Amino acid sequence: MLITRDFFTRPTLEVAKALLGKRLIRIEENGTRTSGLILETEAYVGTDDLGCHARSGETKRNASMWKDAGHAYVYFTYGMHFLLNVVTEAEGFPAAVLLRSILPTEGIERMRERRSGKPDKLLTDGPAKLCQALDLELDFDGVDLCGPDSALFLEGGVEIDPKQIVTKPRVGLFSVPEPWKSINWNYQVSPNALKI
DNA sequence: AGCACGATTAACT
DNA sequence: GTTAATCGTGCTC
Repeated sequence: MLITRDFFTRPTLEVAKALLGKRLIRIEENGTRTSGLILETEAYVGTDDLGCHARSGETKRNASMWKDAGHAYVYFTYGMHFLLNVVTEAEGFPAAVLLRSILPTEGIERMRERRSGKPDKLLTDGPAKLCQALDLELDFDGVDLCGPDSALFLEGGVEIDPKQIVTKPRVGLFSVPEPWKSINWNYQVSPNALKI
């Protein structure tokens, strides 16, 4: 089932938690599918959040954060990496959920190719790694993830017991002032939850 | 115009 | 554990 816009038009922390276990799907022009279950997310909320790119106002780079919920915000960082976010909340309010890790479920061969033969465990266990595995670059910035023909979208995946969700401070915010640096807006599926 | 640094990763000691 | 890679952005001069 395609996840529709109303799912994303909610408080960002709620969406960040609800995205755990959902399926992220990428369909290439030749029809090849690659997908995975979301294991880790992070919330970035508004201009007051000093860890959020929206803190300095709207620019060409971060403009997608102001879009209506359910669009992608993809940006380039560290001179070499792309990171994928899902825009949340009302249009005009800049907020998004960063997808930090997925569990590959489809197209693993294709991911291995794009990740230059890295061990399976390392294919999509980081925000820039999953973008590389799914071939997501700047051309996906601003695309609607809720459209019927989108090359990138989300579906219902597996149910995650709220007890299996671990919260931590967001990663990589070294020079961000408190409380934003330490606030627990990183959400992860406990490693135990998906072991069969 | 110059500079410090980033929502990271991979390679190396 | 440490560090190079690599460049756009935002802040200071």
